[in-house]
Amino acid sequence: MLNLKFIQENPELVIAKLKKKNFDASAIVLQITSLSVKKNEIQASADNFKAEMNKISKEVGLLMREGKKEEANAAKKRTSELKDSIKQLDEDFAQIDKEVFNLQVLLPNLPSDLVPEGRTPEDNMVVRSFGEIPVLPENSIPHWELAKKYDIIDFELGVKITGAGFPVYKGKGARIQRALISFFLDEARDSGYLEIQPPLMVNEDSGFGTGQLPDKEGQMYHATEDNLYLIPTAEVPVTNLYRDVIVDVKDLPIKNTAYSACFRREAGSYGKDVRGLNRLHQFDKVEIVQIAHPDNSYELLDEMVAHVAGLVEKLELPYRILRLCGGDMSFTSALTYDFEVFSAAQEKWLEVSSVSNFESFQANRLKLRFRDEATKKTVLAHTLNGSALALPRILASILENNQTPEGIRVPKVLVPYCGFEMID
RNA sequence: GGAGAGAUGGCAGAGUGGUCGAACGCGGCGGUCUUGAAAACCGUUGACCGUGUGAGCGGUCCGGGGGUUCGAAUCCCUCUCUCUCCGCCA
Repeated sequence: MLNLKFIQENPELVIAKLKKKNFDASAIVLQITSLSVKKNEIQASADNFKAEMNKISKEVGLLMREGKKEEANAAKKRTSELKDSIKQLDEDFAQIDKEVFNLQVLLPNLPSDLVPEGRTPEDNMVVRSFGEIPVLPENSIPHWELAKKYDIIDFELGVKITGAGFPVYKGKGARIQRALISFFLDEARDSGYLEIQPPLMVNEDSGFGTGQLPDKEGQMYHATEDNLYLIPTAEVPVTNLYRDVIVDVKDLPIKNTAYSACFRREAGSYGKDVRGLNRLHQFDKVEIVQIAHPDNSYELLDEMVAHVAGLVEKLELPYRILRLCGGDMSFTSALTYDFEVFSAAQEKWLEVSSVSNFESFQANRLKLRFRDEATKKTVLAHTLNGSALALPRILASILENNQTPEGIRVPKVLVPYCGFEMID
């Protein structure tokens, strides 16, 4: 959520910047600024009436104590009129305040100046490519067939007990999942992240805090009986740890990591994109989250990108890093780098990580602040997060890229975690 | 699931209709003392909105919402949440 004062003071800038996200904000911004003027006028007169009311109440109290009942009753007479005015003004204020808020949440985050122009994924900017695209042996097959061949992932069994998009991992399939999780968490810890094990369900306030609610309500599984949501990513609980908190500036940056299962309804997805491990309703992911000082949040974003790059390189997977264009960015992000690994048998790039700086967009919803040492005022912190990493597509490309006639070779770095070198 | 208790500032915890935004304590910050630190002592210490160049001024907030009253942390209604005991149970 953009800061209201900022919108009021920089309406043209907001409109201009959101153009890059292909979002025409002019009507909303205009409404917000004109409603805000009205809102302030209402508050000014309501505050005046309230001040008068408070004064009278105090006087009545004093007169009563002195036993001057007549005078007290005379003073009371003025109040009923004031009360009505106050009530009316408070109602008007609440109404207009809500209108402003409802408009405010419609505005996406402003893209950073680094964000390239563009509308579609084709317009994303490749900022780095790494590794050779492997040449696969004859008769190589996509990961869903490999999974069946070596009996490590059973998609049909998942359909039976739950539904499509809920695979069952078996034997070495289950073990390599566990290995990847441990590997990612250890790497994060080595980079200074504190490991968190968060709840997998969150309440409405948390959903709002990180921006899933109200707009993306349909993408989360909702346990209506208790009004809780299954998390789509550990970003939600881990970032919400700091909701309504004024953190100590000395503690910044705060670096947390968490493994969690992630649940996504993926309403609207279809076709070859959902084949095998490409898109699931439940998957595993290790997330990294930072709470940062605005002065260095972009340096920290680069640091996070470097961390993720290190992971993919250690797994010996060819990858590229994209800087997302305005049209392909999420609602809440100011700058996003996507990581894609090459899936050799499918012959396509698969997104395995998304690393973003949200600047103060989430923090404004979360009321996550720190106190500026010079001015002594509270300032919104910056929040950042990234997948480090999401498992399914990583596993898909490991399976496909490392297939040999003898079986699937496990990346060296994972062998100590797995306890085996080949899936065969 | 049954019964009861409770929700107050960063924490702990008073306050049951009128100078209460809220005592005391802890913590934090500043100072005295000290070579330095600790201890001790003194002082200070909530958030948000509006307004003003600023000092300031005004307003709101004692879990959420509503009500009674000239006046509510305090009384009434309602919702939510937490804790304790019993039952069930990984």
